Amino acid sequence: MTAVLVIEDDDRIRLALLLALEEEGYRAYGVATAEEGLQRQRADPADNVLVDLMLPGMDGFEYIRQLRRDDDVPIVVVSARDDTHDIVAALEAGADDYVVKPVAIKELSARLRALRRRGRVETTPVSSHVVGELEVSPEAGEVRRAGQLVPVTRTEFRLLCELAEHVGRVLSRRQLLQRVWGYDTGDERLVDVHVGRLRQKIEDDPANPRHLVTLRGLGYKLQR
Amino acid sequence: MTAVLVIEDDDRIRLALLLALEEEGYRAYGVATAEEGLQRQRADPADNVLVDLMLPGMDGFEYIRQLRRDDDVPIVVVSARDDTHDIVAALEAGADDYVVKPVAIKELSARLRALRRRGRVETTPVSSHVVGELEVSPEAGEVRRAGQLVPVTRTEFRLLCELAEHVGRVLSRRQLLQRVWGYDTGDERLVDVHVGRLRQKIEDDPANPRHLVTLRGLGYKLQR
DNA sequence: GGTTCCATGACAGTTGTGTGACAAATCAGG
DNA sequence: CCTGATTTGTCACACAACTGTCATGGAACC
Repeated sequence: MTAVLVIEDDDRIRLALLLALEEEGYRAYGVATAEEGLQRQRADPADNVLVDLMLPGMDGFEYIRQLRRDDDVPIVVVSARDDTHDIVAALEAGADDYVVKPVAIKELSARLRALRRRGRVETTPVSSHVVGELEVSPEAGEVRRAGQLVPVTRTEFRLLCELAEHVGRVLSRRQLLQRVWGYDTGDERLVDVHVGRLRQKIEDDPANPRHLVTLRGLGYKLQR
Repeated sequence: MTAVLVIEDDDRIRLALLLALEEEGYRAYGVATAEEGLQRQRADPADNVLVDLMLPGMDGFEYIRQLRRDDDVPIVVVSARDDTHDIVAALEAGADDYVVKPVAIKELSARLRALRRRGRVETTPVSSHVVGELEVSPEAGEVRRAGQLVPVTRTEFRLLCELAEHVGRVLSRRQLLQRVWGYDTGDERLVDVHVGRLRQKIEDDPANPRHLVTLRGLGYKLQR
C-alpha cells in the first residue's frame, strides 16, 4: 500500500487530509512540525510527502531542502498561498508539485499517482534479494546459495548486489563500472574478469551460467 | 537547449506562451491542432509538451492518450478550466501536471524544471513492446515469441527494438541505417540482410512474413 | 519484356567474450 | 612494522559468434 506522510500544523486540516487520503486507499499519517517530519521520514520512509509551507519553527521550504539531501521521495506542497513567488521557490527547493488549499482530494490523489508513475521506483534498500536458489542480503553482507553461505570478496559482493537490484535487466559494462567501481572511464574487461570469478562461486556450471548470463554486445544480467 | 512544443488553438495565447518561453531560455514552437502536435512530436521530439484541452478536432485528452502510446515526454496541460474532473481526467490520461490559465510564466517554467528533474532519473522508456505474439523487452534485452525466448544478436535486437518502437509505421532503410547503425551513408542492402535474418527467427514462415513486412520502395514495418 | 527492387546463401574479416597467468595493492595477524 | 595471504586489476591469447559484402535468382512493377 502506498504510504503518505502529511506535515501540517493545523490539526483540523491535517486530520481532514489524513481521512480523505485513507478514503482514497492510502496509508496516511501526519505530524505537525518539519522537525518531526524529517525524523519520521528517515525512520519510516513514506512513498509521498505532503507538506504545508507555513509551519512553526522550520518552515516548509527549509524542510524540503533538508529532506532532499538524502531522499528522492515525491514532495507535494499543499499551501493556502496562491502566489507565484512561493510556488517557484518551493519547486526550486525540490518540491515536485504545488497545490492550493482548499484542495479537491480527487485531484490530489491524481497528482500523487502521476508523480509516482513518473518517479523512480526507488529500490528501497531491501534486506535481501532472492534470485532462484540465490540469496543476496546487502544488510547482512552475505550471499547464500541453496542456504549455504558463499564466501565472496567485497568487489564481487558489490557487483552481485548491483545486478540483484535489477534482476532481469541488462546492465552494460559501463553501467556496472560506473556503479560498482565509480569509474567514469576505464577498461570494461575488468567487469568480465569479476563476472567470471563470481560465476565460479555462484553457478552450478560456470561455463554455462544459468543466472549470471551474458548478453552479447549488451552486458550482463542476473536472472532466475 | 530545452525544446518545448506548445499545442494551443488560440493564436494570441500560443504566441504569448512561445514568446514568454523563449524569454525564459527555451526553444519553443507551437501548433494549433492535436493532429499537428502528434506529427510534430514524432518528427522532432521536444523535451516538454504543453497542451490545451479544448482544441478543434482531436481534443487534449485524446492527444495525451495517443502521444503516451510511444512517448514518455513530460506533458503539462494548460487549460482555462479549473475543474477537478478535468484535472483528474487529464492526469489519468497521462499528463504530468495541470495549470490553469492565465498562468505565470515563472511558475510554468519552474514546473517544467521540476518535471525534467524527476523525469531523467532513469532512462526507462518502456519496459516492453508487444506485437502480436511477439514481445520485445529492451530492459531485459530479450525477445520472446509466444513466451519462448528467441536468441537474437545485438544488431538484430536493436533493429527489432527500433521497429517495435514504431509499430505499424514504415521505416525506410535509410532511417533504420541511421538509427540502428548510426550510418549517415552506406549500403541499404545491409538492412535487407538483417531483416532477413530476423525473419528466420521471429516469423512462422519467413518467406511470407506476417509481422516484419516489406513495403516495396518504402522500407520495412512491424505490425500485429 | 524489361527494369527495378528484394530475398537469401556463402564467406572472410572483425568483434566480443572467457580464462589463465601475473604483478601490484590491500589486508590480517603477530 | 613486517610478513604472508588474499584480493584486485592488467594483459594476452584462443575461440566462438557476429557482421558486412557480394553474387545470384526471383518477385513485383510498369
